[in-house]
Amino acid sequence: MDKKQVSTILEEIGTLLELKGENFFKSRAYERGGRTILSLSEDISDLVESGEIRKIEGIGSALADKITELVTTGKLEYYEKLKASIPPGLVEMTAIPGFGPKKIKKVYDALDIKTITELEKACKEDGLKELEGFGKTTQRNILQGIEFLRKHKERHLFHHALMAAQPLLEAVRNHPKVMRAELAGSLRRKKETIKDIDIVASARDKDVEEIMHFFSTQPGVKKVTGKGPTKCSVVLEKGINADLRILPDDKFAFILHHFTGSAEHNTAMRSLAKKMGMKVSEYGLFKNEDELIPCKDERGIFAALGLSYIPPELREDNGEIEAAAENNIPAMVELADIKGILHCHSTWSDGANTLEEMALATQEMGYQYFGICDHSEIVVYARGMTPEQVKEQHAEIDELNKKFTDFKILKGTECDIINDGSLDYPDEVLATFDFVVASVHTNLHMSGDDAMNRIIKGMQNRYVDILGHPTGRLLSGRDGLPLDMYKIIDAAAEYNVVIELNASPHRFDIDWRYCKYAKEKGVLISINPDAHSIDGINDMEYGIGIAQKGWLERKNIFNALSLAAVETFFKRKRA
DNA sequence: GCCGTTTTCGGCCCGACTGTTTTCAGTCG
Repeated sequence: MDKKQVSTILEEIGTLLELKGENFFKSRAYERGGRTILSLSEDISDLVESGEIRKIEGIGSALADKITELVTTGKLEYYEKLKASIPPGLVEMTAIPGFGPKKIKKVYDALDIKTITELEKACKEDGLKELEGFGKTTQRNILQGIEFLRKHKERHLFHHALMAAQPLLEAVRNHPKVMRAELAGSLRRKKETIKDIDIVASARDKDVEEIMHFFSTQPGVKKVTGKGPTKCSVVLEKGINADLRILPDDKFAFILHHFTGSAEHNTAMRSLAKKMGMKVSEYGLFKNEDELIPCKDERGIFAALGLSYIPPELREDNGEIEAAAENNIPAMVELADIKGILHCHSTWSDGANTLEEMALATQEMGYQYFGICDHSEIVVYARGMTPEQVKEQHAEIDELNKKFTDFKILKGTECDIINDGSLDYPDEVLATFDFVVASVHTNLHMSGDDAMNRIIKGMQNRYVDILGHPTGRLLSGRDGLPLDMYKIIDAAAEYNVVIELNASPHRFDIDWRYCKYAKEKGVLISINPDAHSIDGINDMEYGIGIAQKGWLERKNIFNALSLAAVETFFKRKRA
């Protein structure tokens, strides 16, 4: 059992305990433990075996025993019993906004309501009114919450949210009475999916109302859902909620930090402040109860707490506070570090632009090389290429390359790893390419073991240079293969395979949560746009954001290497 | 359940909002 699974179970135990009405701090200890496990860089089995697991902050003897049982046996009796004692519908109810564990427990205990459907029926029949603390409004809110949940269960893709947010931010920023304005929330942290848009701004008190009105009448605003002295909430036509918060400029750093989050990062920051005899909130950093420590920007807040600056991408309570305390925040990779573009498609398979158009566009953007990777034969729906077509394409590439100086098209393929782990082209065809990206597009509902064997066998082929979008997931609604990514990374290290970070906002695969581990194992990550058109090459920027979230530096990125260096890698790999 | 240069017991992050109440519990970010 890997870190991710252990972590998920611990967090679920936390939720279940809350629903049981257990001590809040006990349930929080499990939730915290789950997050801690996920953020560890060491191998979980090693930690269990050596007993080091007990020395980790937040893991005491009870959690250590349970983690040990999970890792060594793959099961946990305590969890199984706990889960069996609580109807699964109650866990689902925790997603209803405004309806938390205490209320869920009350409704379950008093009325034996076990599912969202039963809850909905009871509210419609005014059946909760005799319970203490439940009135007409609460019932109406629950019904609205259920409706909201059904409509909005999907989060928004990063690029969709960003495109909706940018004009709003620009408008607010350009308002003459706005002093400073920034994006906050998960968008600023560059998370792969976004729940709502947060914008924070500063202005004089007397101008706030005017700015709020300006914000709520922007094009694209469909409905105003809330307006208070510091906050205005709207729903955009695309169905995304957007909040604007405004405070005086001396509070700007504090609201920006607070509303950037994450919630977990903020909790850890407040905990640290408290240990140092201070207090931090969206209204300021205070010592001696209520003495404000002025901070003109976020850097000042971190500095006052003895921390170096933590970029928003890292604020996930994933070790960033400890690193900042030791002045160890890495210099993350930037778009300017990238030397070449690998894994793109052309009209030879399912791309929209010709090979020449794609290559010229890449050259114009200032890159040294362009690796074309059209689909292999089995992906029929994407017009996968026959070996005969591959030969023709290679002839075209040879002709085009004669025209370039200081730029080269590399002959690549996105070759499918089929069900049994073999590749879609035989070795003698693979040998004709400069490099091979191997990935999965079919049969993504395999069991864990079969999926693992498929990918690892694929990586063992000496012609495979890069494992493309490892799980095959789509963020808008397909889970992809259930892989133990830690083991995949171990295998990549063993077989000297680069792992792709697919920069398409529909994929972002490998997930950023595993990048730190890859970094430690010395596995290089290639940030690839998987572009199906010239415009798709710009997805690189999104991929860079995800790489930053994964703590990756230039030296961890394969395509930050020069043309000569990547060609040497490819040649040595197959020799 | 975790943890300890105030503590091995008694704390554990902060503030706003809401709905239900006459002072507060529950929820959220």
